[in-house]
Amino acid sequence: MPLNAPAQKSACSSCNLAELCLPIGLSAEEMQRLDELSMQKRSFLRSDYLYRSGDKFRSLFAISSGSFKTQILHDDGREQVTGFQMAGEIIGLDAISSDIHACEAVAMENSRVCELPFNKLETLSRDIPSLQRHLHKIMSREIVRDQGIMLLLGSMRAEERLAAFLLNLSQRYATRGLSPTRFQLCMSRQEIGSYLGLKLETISRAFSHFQEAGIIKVRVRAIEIISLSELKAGINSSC
Amino acid sequence: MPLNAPAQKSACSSCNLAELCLPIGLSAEEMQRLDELSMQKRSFLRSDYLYRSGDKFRSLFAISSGSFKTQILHDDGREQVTGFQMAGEIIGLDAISSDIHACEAVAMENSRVCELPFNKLETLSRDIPSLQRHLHKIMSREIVRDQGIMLLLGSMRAEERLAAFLLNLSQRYATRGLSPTRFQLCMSRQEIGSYLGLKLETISRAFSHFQEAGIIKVRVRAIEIISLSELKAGINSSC
DNA sequence: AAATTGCTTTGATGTAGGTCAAAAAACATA
DNA sequence: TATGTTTTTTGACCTACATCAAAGCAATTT
Repeated sequence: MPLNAPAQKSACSSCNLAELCLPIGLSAEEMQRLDELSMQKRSFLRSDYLYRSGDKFRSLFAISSGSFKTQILHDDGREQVTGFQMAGEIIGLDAISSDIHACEAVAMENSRVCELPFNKLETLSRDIPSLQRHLHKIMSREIVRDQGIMLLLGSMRAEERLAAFLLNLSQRYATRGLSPTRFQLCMSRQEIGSYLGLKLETISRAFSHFQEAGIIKVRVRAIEIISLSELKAGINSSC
Repeated sequence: MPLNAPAQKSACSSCNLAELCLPIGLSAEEMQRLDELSMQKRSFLRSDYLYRSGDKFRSLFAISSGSFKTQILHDDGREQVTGFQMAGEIIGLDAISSDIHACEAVAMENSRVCELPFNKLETLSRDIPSLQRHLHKIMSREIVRDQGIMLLLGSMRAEERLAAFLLNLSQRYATRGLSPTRFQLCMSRQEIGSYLGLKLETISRAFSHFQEAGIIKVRVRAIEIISLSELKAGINSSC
């Protein structure tokens, strides 16, 4: 728990992310009851840990602003990024199964999160069917996402993977009202590579190649997608 | 829905898989209420579909006997196996998020499943906290499993992947009271390869190599693990 | 402004696993 | 027992990506 994490009361009912986040589909009255979970908003600086592998599980976390990466640590020191999460997304779902966090979550930039004590969330979702259903959907969506990555890792070549990654980011930025074609990466080549099962040099070369082909413009971490359609085409092309 | 799938009433309370399956941790009385979901047991022949990609989602399925594979179909014809499921395991969780099945489930051998209508399951789990908790754990476990496969696909070499796969099977057979060291594979080299992100020839060579090294005995689909510890060691060895 | 530090890019070379092809088993059907 | 079909094994060769190495940049500190 970083020192610089002042807790403060927060309210879903007045959060501008409510459309994306846990309260989807709740009535005003139900949303107030969600507020009563007495969720706290905490701040994190870049590279602070939200939780570590092995930590006791108590809460899920809704990212309020900023972004996190989750990663698994292998016994032998290898580590692999399992996801990059942004505002409105819920993390910590993997810990429900064993009451212990199986991976760790690290802030990629200065960020804020709402803590959602899981016991209280379960109790409340017994009372509010639409919350129950939504919680199930969130968990199921994570399963679908993970299976998409399995497909990517198991059957796509390097440039297809990077294209899929960029399109996924693009789509998520769009959902948040940001530009789908111009954005700043908050992760290094190394982290992208870890996520995509590739080495950082391969990521760098793929970026350069996309740029030479006129599909994107890259200046280090600043990305501009020039042709979304060519990027999409790149995912299916077997060459 | 195959023609040869006579539906018949089944009861968790008298099922010998209850220890592994959905009813874990329920009292006798609670288990009876689960029986009232009026779940039906259906039979499937090898290569019958339990559900197909795109089907409307209505139910989860508990495998009562036999085994299934789940696979995603890529747009371009590529398909990838996302898992092999055996008795006591629950499938269909990926469909909750969108109410449409995202992948398809195919029987690997003659099998039986209990159908669990999801609406009823949700209703019941609002009444029975331990069922609610267990359902959450099952979903979370699937997330952890998928992330384990991401790690495997993203950072292990061919023989490490196959070793991990065999150990996983071994462990699951053991849980079911079967031999952890002698078993019959119910999937082809091709299917194993698809699951592990490798080609069938690579799987075949890895089997042969393990056999030459005296770690296992293979006769086509009959496997005997001679040294579980060497197999385990193989996962971490970088060579 | 110089120095330190941590990314990123690019090139040269190596290799694990893919691809192609053919033979050998296993299995199924008659 | 013969016969066709599918799966598995094995070999020879190829390629996409990894590895190794060096240089270029950007950000931070002194």
